[in-house]
Amino acid sequence: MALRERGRDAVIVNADSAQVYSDLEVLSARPSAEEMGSIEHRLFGTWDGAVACSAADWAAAARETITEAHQRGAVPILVGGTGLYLRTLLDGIAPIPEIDAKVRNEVRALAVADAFAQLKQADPQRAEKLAPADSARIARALEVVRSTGRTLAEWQLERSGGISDSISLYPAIILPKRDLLYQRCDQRFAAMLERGAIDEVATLLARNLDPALPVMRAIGVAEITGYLQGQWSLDEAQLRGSQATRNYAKRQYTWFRRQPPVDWPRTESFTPDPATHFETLL
RNA sequence: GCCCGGGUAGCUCAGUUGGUAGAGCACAUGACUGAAAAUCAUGGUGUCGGCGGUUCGAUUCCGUCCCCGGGCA
Repeated sequence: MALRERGRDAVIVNADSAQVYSDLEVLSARPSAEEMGSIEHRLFGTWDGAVACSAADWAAAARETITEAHQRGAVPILVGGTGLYLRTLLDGIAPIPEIDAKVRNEVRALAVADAFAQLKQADPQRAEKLAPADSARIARALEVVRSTGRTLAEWQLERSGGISDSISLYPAIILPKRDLLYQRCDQRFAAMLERGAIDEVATLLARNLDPALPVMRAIGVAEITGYLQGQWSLDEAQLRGSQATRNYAKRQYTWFRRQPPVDWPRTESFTPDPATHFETLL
């Protein structure tokens, strides 16, 4: 559309950790075919829900997509709200090898308290920095020492794969007013229910995937599952889904307000004017 | 009208054998190095329904009134 008329092609590259899964079209608010129009979109619905996409997996794919776009003179536009994904792409990440599947399963089967106790032995330095209830980080730290024989801190002395030094970045962070943000969250989840989110979850459940997989943890899956299994009403599912969306939006807001460099421009507008931010690129 | 059960944080509730009260959720703020739409941290003054009484002291006991729910008429 407007982007096209300027002369250079744009490629929209997804940077959202839920929109990467093909199973989550409605529930991740993935753009529809009409919305995509003739603009090229990449990394939307690319992963099958049975496969977990890590920050490093996504960053590698994004790097490739961006390189390819540059080679043909197109302008890649990263869109999405997963801060860790963007950070990994731009700044790189510690080159930790793949974790042994057996180690991973064992670690994740532990109760947090046990995992924390074991981490104190295996990597006291990391344990010191973590809250005893921080299950995700405790499990990660533990599986890294166990599987690689080196601690997280040792690995993190090095970072690789970042592209920020080799590209020109024009960032724009959207930080809407809180009341408007929450209104949008409510509208968004209601719209998902109208557009087939219930069928989508029913189809997903029929796959019988591991409940720990990222697809299964997307906002709305648990809330709608409760409705489908008769645990609560549709109204209740909607309330819970709206609430979960708001909670997530706040976490995302805090990340983008605090984590990126201070010189990245912030705006309150939900729909920043492309001319302001991208005119020079296209 | 009578009987029973309730009225405590924005919501759902716990509790105080009388010394003015606490959980979960919400909300706010923050952290964030490989499943991040994940995971976690910090933050609790509220006429303890109103009014009176007893008491050194009442949210707690007594009386009375109001409101909600259920039952009986």
